[in-house]
Amino acid sequence: MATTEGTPVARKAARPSMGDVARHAGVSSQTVSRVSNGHSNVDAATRARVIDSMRALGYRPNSAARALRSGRFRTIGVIMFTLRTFGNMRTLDAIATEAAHANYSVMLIPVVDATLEQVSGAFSRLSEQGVDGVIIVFEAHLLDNAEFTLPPGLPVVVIDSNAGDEYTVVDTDQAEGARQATEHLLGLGHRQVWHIAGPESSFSAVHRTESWRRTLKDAGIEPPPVRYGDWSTESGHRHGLALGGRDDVTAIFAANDQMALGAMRALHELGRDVPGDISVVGFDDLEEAHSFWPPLTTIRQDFGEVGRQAIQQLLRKVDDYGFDDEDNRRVTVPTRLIVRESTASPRVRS
Amino acid sequence: MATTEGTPVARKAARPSMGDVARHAGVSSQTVSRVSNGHSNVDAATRARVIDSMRALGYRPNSAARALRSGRFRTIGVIMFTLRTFGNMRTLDAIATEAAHANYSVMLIPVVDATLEQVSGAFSRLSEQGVDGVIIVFEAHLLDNAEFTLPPGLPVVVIDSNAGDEYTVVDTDQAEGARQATEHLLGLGHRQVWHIAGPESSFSAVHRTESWRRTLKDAGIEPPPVRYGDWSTESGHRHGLALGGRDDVTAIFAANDQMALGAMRALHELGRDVPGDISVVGFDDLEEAHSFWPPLTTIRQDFGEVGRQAIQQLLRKVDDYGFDDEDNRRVTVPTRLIVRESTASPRVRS
DNA sequence: GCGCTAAATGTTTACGTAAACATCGGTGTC
DNA sequence: GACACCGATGTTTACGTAAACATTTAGCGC
Repeated sequence: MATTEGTPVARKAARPSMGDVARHAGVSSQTVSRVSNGHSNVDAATRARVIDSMRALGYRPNSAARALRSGRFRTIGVIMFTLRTFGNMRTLDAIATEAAHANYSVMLIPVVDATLEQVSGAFSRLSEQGVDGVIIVFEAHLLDNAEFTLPPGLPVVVIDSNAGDEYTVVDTDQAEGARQATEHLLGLGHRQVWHIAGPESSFSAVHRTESWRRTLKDAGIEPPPVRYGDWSTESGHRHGLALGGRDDVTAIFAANDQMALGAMRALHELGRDVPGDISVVGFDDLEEAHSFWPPLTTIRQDFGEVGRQAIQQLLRKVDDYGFDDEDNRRVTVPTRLIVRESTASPRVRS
Repeated sequence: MATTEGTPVARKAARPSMGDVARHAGVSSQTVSRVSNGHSNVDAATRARVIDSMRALGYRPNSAARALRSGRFRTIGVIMFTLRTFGNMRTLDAIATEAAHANYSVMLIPVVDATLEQVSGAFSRLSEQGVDGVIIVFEAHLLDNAEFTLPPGLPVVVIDSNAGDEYTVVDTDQAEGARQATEHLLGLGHRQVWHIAGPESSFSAVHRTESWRRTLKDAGIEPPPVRYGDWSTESGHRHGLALGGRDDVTAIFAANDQMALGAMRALHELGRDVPGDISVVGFDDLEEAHSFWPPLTTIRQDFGEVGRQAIQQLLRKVDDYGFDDEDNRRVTVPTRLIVRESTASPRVRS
């Protein structure tokens, strides 16, 4: 039968290579390479001819061959613990956008849970896939664990952690944000500020808590016990119920907007007025925060700037490769207090 | 000076190649390749020796060389219009996780805005970086535009659109969700359901709107004019103010949770009780929706399942490559009504 | 023990690119 | 006018892997 011999059914036409373009344009493949990489030492007429041939043949450089030859992938890896937080999503967005500007692609490596195998798996997958550098977005005390190591010589930037001098770190100025929140409440006349903290395993949470404590102490106030949540609205709700039941509580600083939201729901349920009875400040400035009821006073993080800085720092390292490798910096991105309607001066006690 | 000659400062040790491992283990590099790829025809003792050598030398396969040789990258590209929506983030999370299970990496290509150049840029970046297939998460009417084309022969799965038979499409069952929302409100005794729709440029929005309209008609009710929003809380707020000012409005179905949130804020501002005066239903089931005030009745989308299905469909195509290429399916993921406290039977008119 | 088969392993080659080196005119210098 | 130089282009080679083919060895039937 005719069908059993000859070409397999509709095999895809082989992608044209440099050689094909070179033949079509009547030049050597090296000249095509030079045009492809934008080298200057090609005659204008030749360049035009080569470009025409590329168009005609639909030539696309083969990234694998290019990477094999040049050792550069034009790709950066991003390791994230979760894509489920607003902050990470925004950061990723900024990273991807900024990387695209620099003509880099982003390879996303999720870490489903924070077990060692998972993290190690992410690293090995990373080092097998080709990347020129890595941005790690997670709590970096895991990095201190000696059980796994990053591929040596791979530039790394860490976001959102307190990793030491071994890495370049980019982070929101957690301390400044917590201070702004606390001072805002004190400035309104509150005598005490309660704090719903993030989990102790989170460095950003710890930084916020420490800064809240310090701000109170600097104002001559003895900080009340910290109430630890887990970032969820549910934990905010739980602490909101507890705090709302006491009439010595007039101001709450929650370490993120979700917990602030949960706390406000609890206060509503208890019939307490926000901000009449109790003021609430969040942290993050979620998209929705201005539509919470009441609209939430909060600390805005500039996630976009964090992502941009991370890429810039990383590409600096990638370009300096093998040289200057020890120049690790700490980049801090400022926060901003956004005053809405969940905060007010405390009602004068009758 | 001594430093001007000799080796450059601390040049990174070259990564070991198969040849190095082969020499170390006393076998040929081809045997190393066989071990590396898990082929069966290697003696157990030899395999063990090779694996030891790999460990000893810290061998990692070079993905560029592997891709060059085999034509497979073990990478899939994801093109997204925005990472700023809850749904896309969740979908991306699921895609990345599922891909990792199948030992694929995910290359993220953001499209900053929906201009043709942007989209074309994303495609060309994609075809230059090596990917075995693509998942496109955006409104696919752009795909109908002839100005750009996907690299021919590249398997594609489209999420969240009504692309035609040329692509495999995975999507939430928008129609079912809108019907569930509308029927829930009718079932509570409301005589009319108003709709705050998503933008007309969004297919999922259009599907929800159409299904809402059909459900009302099927119940013998003439649908009121559609109020178009843009997914933002702000637009929900605007329509909420308008609808809340009329006393013939008792039930609102918003096409996403953000708009529902905005609408509820408007109703609060107008002094209308939710759900006493007006019931509100959203769509998506945001993480925070159960902590809105009141907790929001909404339609839960299973973004995780959408992502999983997309990967499965795509990998099926990748594996079938060049064969069976025309087998495009439409996979629909069911929704679920989550009843909370923003809906109730209408108050009996006095 | 001969020839056969199959399993284990080795050898050769090509994938597409870009660096390194080679060549070839033309130009300016003395 | 001989020579050095430079810019444009061509030629050769190596990157690390895996497919295709070649070789060796052991086991087995008769």
